[in-house]
Amino acid sequence: VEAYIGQEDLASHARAGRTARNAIMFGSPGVAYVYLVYGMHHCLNVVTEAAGRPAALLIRAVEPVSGVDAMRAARLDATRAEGSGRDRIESLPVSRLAAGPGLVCAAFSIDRSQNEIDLCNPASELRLEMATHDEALPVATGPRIGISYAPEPWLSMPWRYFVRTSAALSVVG
DNA sequence: TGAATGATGCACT
DNA sequence: GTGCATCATTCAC
Repeated sequence: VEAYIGQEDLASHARAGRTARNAIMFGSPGVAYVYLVYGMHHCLNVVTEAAGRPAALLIRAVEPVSGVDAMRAARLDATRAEGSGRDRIESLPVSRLAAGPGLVCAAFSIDRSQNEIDLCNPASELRLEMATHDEALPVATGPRIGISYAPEPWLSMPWRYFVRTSAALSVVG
């Protein structure tokens, strides 16, 4: 995940103030902020701060632990590739099924129709749930990915959090 | 109304 | 490591 915090964070969509696209970031926490990036990939964020302070957590990658077949089917459904492109997805290792922010949305069939959804409502089609079990994971931090347009200190802020040992990382930490 | 630009992913070298 | 697909959003006319 990557954290984007406040209008002062010059890597954040909220850097230029409130707009039609990022208005969700200024709203209530626990809500999904889904946007289209590079004209073709969707990215899922969770709004994290109290209303009025724009902040969100970008879900950059997911390590599948169940629902693998459904995720692979969703990846196939999302791609416009044909032939060998589809074969490649068919043979993709489980750890790579959602190893990128755009791939997370493809694997979970998330698009802007899930924007603004309440992730804390158990009745929501897309929601956050408590883990059934917990385990200690080696979490490391580093600079955020794909924000070369941002000036220092934002470019180097260690606001990317990742499980060091995971094979599902979008970019090797 | 138009031009620039991405919180990417994939093929190819 | 380089190049490209592809378009919503933003801001400048």
